[in-house]
Amino acid sequence: MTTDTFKQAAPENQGTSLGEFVLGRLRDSIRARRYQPGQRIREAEVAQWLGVSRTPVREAFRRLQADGLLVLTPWRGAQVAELGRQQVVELYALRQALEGTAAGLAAEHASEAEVDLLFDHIEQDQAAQGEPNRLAEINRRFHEAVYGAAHNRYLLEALNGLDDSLALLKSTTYEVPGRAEAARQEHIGIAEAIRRRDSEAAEQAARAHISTAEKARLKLLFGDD
Amino acid sequence: MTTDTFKQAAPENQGTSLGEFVLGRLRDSIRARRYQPGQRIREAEVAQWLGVSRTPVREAFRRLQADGLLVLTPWRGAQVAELGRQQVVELYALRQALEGTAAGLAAEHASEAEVDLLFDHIEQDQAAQGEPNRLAEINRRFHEAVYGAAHNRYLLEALNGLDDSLALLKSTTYEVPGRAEAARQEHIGIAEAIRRRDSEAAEQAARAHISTAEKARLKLLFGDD
DNA sequence: TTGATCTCTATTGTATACAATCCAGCATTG
DNA sequence: CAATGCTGGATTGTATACAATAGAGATCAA
Repeated sequence: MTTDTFKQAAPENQGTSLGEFVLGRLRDSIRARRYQPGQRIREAEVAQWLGVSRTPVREAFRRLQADGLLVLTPWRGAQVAELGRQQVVELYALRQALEGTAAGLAAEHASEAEVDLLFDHIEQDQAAQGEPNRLAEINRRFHEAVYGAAHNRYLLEALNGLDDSLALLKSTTYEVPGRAEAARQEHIGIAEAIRRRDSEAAEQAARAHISTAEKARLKLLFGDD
Repeated sequence: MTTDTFKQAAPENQGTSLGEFVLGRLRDSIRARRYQPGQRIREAEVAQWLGVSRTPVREAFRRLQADGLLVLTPWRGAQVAELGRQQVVELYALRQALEGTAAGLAAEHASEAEVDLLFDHIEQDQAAQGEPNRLAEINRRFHEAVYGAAHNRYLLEALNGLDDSLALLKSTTYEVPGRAEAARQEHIGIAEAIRRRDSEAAEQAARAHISTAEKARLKLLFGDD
């Protein structure tokens, strides 16, 4: 069985290589917190788990390192990145700028369909009250819809990377009482500004949204007041 | 000669692996336009050039792909990324936002020494009038000094990645007559706003600076008016 | 001549063997 | 007993063999 694993192990081998496959599985696992921050990940262990050799695993490791999800120290291997308080603050500072920019650009460039999509997500959101994990997922979709509506591939990539990094943090801010409803209102504000094609207002609304999310997050993680 | 290349081929093997070494050399080569956009790069060719096996070369390729400098198509290998007009526009849009943010944060967080450094670079700039390539290099240093003064590692990383991507474009905007002097004035405006700790002004000055740079670039590349 | 198909070579994707390094645990010594 | 140096096993870094694929050129029929 030299290379039949090539085809067997990756059920959805849709046009991509094994390296891509491993990358996806690892990214998902980190997002789902199956691998926790700080935890060491051994190449051989992943290789055995996914039924491939170490080579594609190493490829995936390098790309996850580039995304900041893994910390690779020479001869010591990989561990899932850990975020300290300062890093969380810096991450949110950047995210505030990028989300603001995305919302502003979305107000300028979004198609009708893309605007409608935003409001669709807000409705789905209302239907999921009381389920933090589901809310977090829908929230992510809403934000991704904004990113897409901005029509800037580099901005999109940067924001997706940032979201991945934030997934390293334990739990979601939707566990804070009242945060879900507040977030919903803020989303509405952003979406309406985009529909009005009011770029300035959209940017400000998005920045404010991230700012309050940051406060909730810091309180949750470090007990800030 | 199984693995003695490990030590021979990489003269400055300072604590890093061969993969890192190859990554650096390739990045430099792309920046220096030794490899031109669109050009195909073969693994074996690089491996032979640097006296290593294909394995570390592949590692470097993956990371350059993550940075957007290389485009890897399965079974077809790597080519240096090419930027079309739309991509240049999107790149500058993001850069405007990030540079603005960096300048604003620098106004808040820069130390005295970091502010002095900015003005040092401006002086060096004056001494290099008439040498486009040298001016471009000093310009890069000035901007990196701003990035550093912002004290946000994610922002720093994002901006450095963006600069790498812009290095894919042929020639520098300093070849446009009068651009050098204009850029110098704009740099002074940014630096002074930072020294005054005027975050808002610094952000606006930086955004304006990138905006005029973009115009010069588009004119140079596509003959825009 | 032209068009399609086929083969064959060049190149990438993957697996694996081996070298280099780190680290935990133990022995040794003061 | 504490500190230090050594040793073996575990793990990563690198090289290389082999499989899979794409693309260019040749072959052949119309």
